[in-house]
Amino acid sequence: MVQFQTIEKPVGKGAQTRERILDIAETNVLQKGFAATSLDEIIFEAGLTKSGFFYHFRDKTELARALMLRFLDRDKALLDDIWARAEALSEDPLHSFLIALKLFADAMDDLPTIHPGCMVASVAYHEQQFDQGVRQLAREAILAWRIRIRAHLDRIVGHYETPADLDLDALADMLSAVTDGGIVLSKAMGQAELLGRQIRTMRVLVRTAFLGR
Amino acid sequence: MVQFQTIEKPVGKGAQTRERILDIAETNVLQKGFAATSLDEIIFEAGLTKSGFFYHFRDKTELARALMLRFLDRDKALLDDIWARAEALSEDPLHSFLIALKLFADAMDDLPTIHPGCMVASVAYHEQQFDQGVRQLAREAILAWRIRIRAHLDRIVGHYETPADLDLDALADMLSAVTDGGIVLSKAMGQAELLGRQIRTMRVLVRTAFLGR
DNA sequence: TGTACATCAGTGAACGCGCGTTCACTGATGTAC
DNA sequence: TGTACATCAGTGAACGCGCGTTCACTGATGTAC
Repeated sequence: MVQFQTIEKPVGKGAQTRERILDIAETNVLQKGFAATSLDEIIFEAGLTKSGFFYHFRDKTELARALMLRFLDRDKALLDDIWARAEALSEDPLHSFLIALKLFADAMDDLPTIHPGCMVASVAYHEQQFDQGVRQLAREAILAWRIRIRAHLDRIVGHYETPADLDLDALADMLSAVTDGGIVLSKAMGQAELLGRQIRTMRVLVRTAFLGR
Repeated sequence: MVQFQTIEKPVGKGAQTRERILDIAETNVLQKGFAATSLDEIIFEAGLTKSGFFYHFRDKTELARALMLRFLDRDKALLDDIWARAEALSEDPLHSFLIALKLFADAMDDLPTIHPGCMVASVAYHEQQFDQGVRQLAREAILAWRIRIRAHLDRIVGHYETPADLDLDALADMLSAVTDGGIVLSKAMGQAELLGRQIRTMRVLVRTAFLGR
């Protein structure tokens, strides 16, 4: 549910402008929602004219779709990166999972400002402003996390004693939930560190669930 | 972070209309955000004219303030109710806490539809659309939960062995985070039960943190 | 190498619609004497 | 009990501004022959 990673920068003048528009739009949408973000602001910040914007995007809806697609790419890249590093650091499934949670928490801390927010949460809170396709993309982002983490949890359960009433799919979803909720917490309180602390606390709870105190 | 409880209905024609406006506005704001909710829609649904609305609220900002104030009242009433019932059912601080989490999860399940969302999360995602006062109210809602739950956790820590690296303030905040995140999950996936499952999963994790498997 | 044409990446002006807000007015109910 | 006035809970019409969108046009770069 996070999107701050920089994938390779596009080349070509048009592609660069398009990316600049998306950067500005993302910041604004995460801060104030899609409806409250006017094209005028985006255009002004991008140093364009209105019709320059419409050269790159046929209408505001296409901007939303592009925003969500880009988010999904970055989200997946972050997930891949953290999980690869975690698996490299330990062969034990529980320990590599705990390492992944730590890496993820650290990544959240390293952001210079308060985490700008999550596109999925933003879409969830503005459902009917987006078309069917964008909402479907948000669902895919959540499912991608669930599937990957659930697979990891299954390996842990094979090696460690597990509380009988632990709902593994819900636990897999919990990283999304704690992240989105932690972002809300950080934004509302104006304290950037709250997000990382939420993820670390979840890590402690997961550890004790499988290892005991 | 929840606001579905019905406090006593106000009497008097004006107060009733005002409350009807707030009900409609709340539904709309939680569904699509404050900026995307037009006064025209609210007015139409309420069966009023535009100037009828402005008789009750000087401007749109005052509507936001009133929405948030009402939310805080209901939120506090729910918290009071659940905690009172939980404390009545067990004298042990850990068990009454686990009961409170269960009651809370059940309350979320009992909602006829997907939980409409949380005013605090909505404000967090639309910061600069609200004035200083409304953002302060959102902060107070989070603090109220933190303080109450933290006090309860302190009593548990006095009676039970506790993981040394458990961050108690973060754990207290976690109920807010998991609730807000669970709402996002439920809304995005279109599955009402995900919210309750998140809270129940948190309950299992808290139990194992203090009791072991 | 020069010319013709196509595509790229925009500009500038105009559009109509919906939004939040204002203002003068009104009919029903409540209160004082 | 009747009258005068005040307050409550609105109505109806008009306002100006900003928004997303369209359209005809343009100068720079790329490509074919």
